[in-house]
Amino acid sequence: MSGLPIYEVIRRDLLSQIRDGVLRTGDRLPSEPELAAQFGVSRMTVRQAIDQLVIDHVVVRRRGSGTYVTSAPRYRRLNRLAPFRDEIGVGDADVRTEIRERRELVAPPDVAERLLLKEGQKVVRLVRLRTVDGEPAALQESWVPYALAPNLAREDLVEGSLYRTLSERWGVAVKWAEQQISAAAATEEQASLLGVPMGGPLMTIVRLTFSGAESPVELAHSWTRPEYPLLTRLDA
Amino acid sequence: MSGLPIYEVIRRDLLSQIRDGVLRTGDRLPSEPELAAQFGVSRMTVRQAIDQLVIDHVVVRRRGSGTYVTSAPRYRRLNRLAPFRDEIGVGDADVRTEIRERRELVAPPDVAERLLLKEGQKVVRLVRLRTVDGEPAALQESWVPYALAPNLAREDLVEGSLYRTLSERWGVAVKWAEQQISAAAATEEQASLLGVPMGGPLMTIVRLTFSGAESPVELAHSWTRPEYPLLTRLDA
DNA sequence: GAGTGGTCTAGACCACATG
DNA sequence: ATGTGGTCTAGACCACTCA
Repeated sequence: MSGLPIYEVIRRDLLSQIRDGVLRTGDRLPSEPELAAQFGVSRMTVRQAIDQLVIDHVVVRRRGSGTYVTSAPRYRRLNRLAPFRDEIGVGDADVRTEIRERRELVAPPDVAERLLLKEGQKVVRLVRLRTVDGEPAALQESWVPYALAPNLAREDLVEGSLYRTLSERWGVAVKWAEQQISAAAATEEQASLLGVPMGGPLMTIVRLTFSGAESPVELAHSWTRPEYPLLTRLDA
Repeated sequence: MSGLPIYEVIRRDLLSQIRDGVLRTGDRLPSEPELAAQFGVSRMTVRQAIDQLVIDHVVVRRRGSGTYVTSAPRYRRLNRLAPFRDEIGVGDADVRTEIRERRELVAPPDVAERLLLKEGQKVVRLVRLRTVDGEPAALQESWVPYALAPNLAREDLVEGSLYRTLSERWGVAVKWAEQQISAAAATEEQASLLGVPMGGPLMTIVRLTFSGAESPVELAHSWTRPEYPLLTRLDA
């Protein structure tokens, strides 16, 4: 059963009403006092639920008017860690993962440093090629501390997802990440794997993922074809 | 004076204490009841102030322990609209703006569409080259509806900043933006302006900036040298 | 066990948008 | 004029951390 705070229950209820089409784009939510009455809670608790939806841009508040369901679902899942399928924004296309390499090795110095490992400690290196409808879309190289997921190099991934695997097999939940986004020219190997001309432009991301406040879980480099831009939303 | 809500005053006070080094990285803030007493407000109001600092990753809360100043100032200003200097993350380097073009014209169809303009309506096109310590770093092409800022093509920008100019001259405050980030090969013109090889990789951003909920203020394309990566932070 | 943040209540007054 | 969200109060109990 629950254990969930009430505002979280309310948040999920509202979210599922939106996802299920009970509340549609542009619709006004019931007013805060109204929701408070419906759920039998105080208005501050309702506000707490709505606060979360506002942070995720699912709804917007308009003072004096009401709270409305946001128009653009494509901007909802951004600035958040998300499964590759959502990140690349291809909707219901056929997304597959092809593992090109998976092995244990002693961490190279630069990798060890960013993962806060000591010299000589091992890591698992994982290289995945992601395809969309059969066409290569992105290449991902991940480094995970061996101590965190000892059998990672010998086990299959849960649905191609490293984060799901870490969570379900080793109870390591990813909490946040920092990213550096840039561009680079495709190397010969990248070009052939991704089906782009050698020297052609690729989006690059270097990501360091954390579980707790200070413990890195994964260092990842990725190269993505430029026709899959990253969508972001910025607030003032 | 003010008109500012109390929690905003408290937020700014705490922020300036952190910026000024009164509260340093890793320090614990006074407890919420303590702050409430200091500022003579209720605890919920203090929490509202701290909520904002948490969203911006300036502090973290630890249940049962306290609220602490975050370690990494470099991840604070992200996922937010920020001046070019902050966005490119060069600290106190010498950032300059060179205007390469500034003129009024009838909006091209694709620009008109994204700015929600009718056929035949005018826009101001602004092309800026940004340099860091004298070296070219980024090229920015902006399209602004003529009706929004009639004299933009004939007036100087406030410190090279389009957003500051729009705000100070025409009272148009930028509220949020959506971005598409990708990569592209430098054209011959871009290559010569940015000092990179023709065909070399550049980070590209297409940004649509809004003032109110539905009114676009600017469509911008930018090309940035890859040695200035974009920093982002993602939450789970 | 004392202190912290997490949650929640049942009110209140205000500024603002809309009919 | 009415209803909306924005702000704020003065409490309360809880789960958790840490000495």
